[in-house]
Amino acid sequence: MKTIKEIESCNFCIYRKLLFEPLSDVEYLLVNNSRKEYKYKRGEIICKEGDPINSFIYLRSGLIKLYKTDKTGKDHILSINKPGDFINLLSIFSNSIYNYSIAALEETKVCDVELSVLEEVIKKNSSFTLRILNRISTISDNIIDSRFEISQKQVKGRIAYFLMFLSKKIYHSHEFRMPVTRREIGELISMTTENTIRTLSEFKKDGIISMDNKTLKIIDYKRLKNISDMG
Amino acid sequence: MKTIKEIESCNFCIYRKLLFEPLSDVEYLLVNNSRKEYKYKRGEIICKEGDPINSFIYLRSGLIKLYKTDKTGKDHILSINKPGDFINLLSIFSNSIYNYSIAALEETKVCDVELSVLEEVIKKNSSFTLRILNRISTISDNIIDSRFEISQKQVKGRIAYFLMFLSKKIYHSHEFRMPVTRREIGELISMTTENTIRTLSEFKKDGIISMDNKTLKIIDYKRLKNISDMG
DNA sequence: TTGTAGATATGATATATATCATGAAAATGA
DNA sequence: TCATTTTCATGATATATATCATATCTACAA
Repeated sequence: MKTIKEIESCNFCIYRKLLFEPLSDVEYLLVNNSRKEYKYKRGEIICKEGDPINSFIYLRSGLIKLYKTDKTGKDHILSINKPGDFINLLSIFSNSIYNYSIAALEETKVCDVELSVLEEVIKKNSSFTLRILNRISTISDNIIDSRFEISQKQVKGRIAYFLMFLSKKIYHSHEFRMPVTRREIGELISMTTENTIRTLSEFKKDGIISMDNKTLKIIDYKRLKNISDMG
Repeated sequence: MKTIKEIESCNFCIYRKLLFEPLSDVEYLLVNNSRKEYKYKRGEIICKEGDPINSFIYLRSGLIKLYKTDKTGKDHILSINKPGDFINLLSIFSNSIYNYSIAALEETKVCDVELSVLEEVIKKNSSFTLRILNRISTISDNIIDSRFEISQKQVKGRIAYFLMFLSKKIYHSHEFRMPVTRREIGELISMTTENTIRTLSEFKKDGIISMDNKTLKIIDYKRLKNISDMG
């Protein structure tokens, strides 16, 4: 993790509009003065299950995974999030410690605002609070929904669902660089690494996708969607 | 569903302390004037996936299940909740419609406060709002946590986990009347009805539990806990 | 450059769980 | 009350997925 010295202007940041729009100039200055920026490389842990929650953090750029580690040491990924998703809002008001970990999947920039400052603003500005309420609900809704979807499908359906997720929600393209390992895919869709690899190979053999090193291309989108929908 | 005419006094209600304590007399009156009470019998649906969310509802007494129905018509239970859990806070701020259903598992009384009134109070009273934030986070944290736990165990561990949940979180006793059918247990722990029945029979045969009609008694608590922990 | 750890790959086998079938018991409703 | 539906129960079989084993490929550090 690296602290970024020259803090970028907020005026160009999507969060300015997405979340902080209802703030008055004074309130905004308050947030901005407490604000720190950090940069993480792929694999670096942004926060760890059990750590105290001292600040409200949000992604400026990059990609992260939200995961929990079980007693055998195996990781289970709850969700993959992009800028625009508020990664630690989830436990921020129910717990004083994280009950999941967050790690960077690629070079990721993060903004950090002290929790006390956030609470101060919440107390003052109710329309900001309503936005926070909305964001919290949305994150958890999304996690619950996607776990629900995944739990009903079997391997092929799960892999297809995940590829569709990357294509539609993250990269907005049929071709992208796979941001996670096969093992991580398995940790997300609750399958073993071997089965994940096997299924991807099968999709390739069947001409549904092509894989060249880390680059994945969806060739037969319709068929992939069908596999995802049918389970 | 039955509308209750003589509305019970709030002074004896646990919610008065749990959630509404920070309200001023005026604010409290506002909530209370909008408040309606409903009574549901076992099996009755309190709200249905897709219904518009018009009010904030909370359990006064009884037990409910929160569930989603998949495209094949099969239900999947997300959680079982008791008074003190806020059942529809989850989507209240992220969606205008429910994305899950709620049904009564036993005779259940519910209070209903118009959403517009809730928002009005949120705008006025920030310490009330912080409570709401806390409750929302807690519900979703609990759902995510329990799904996480269940997904790692296999049948026996899941059943044991569920029995421990009923014993510890709902009835605070080693003996209770089973509030759900075997089928519903299966819908909650993501198992078939047959396997659920089989496993419960096995627990009985092994002297871990006893079952007499609907009454379930945990005989060997230590062993049950061990099965739940070991998965 | 070479060595090593991790990622990808694929086959054989084991196993947990689903599915199908059938019947008894209990609950529900007319 | 009886009839019908639902729940509970248990066995046999099928199947999806995990596990184990082994090999190649890739990335990265010494």
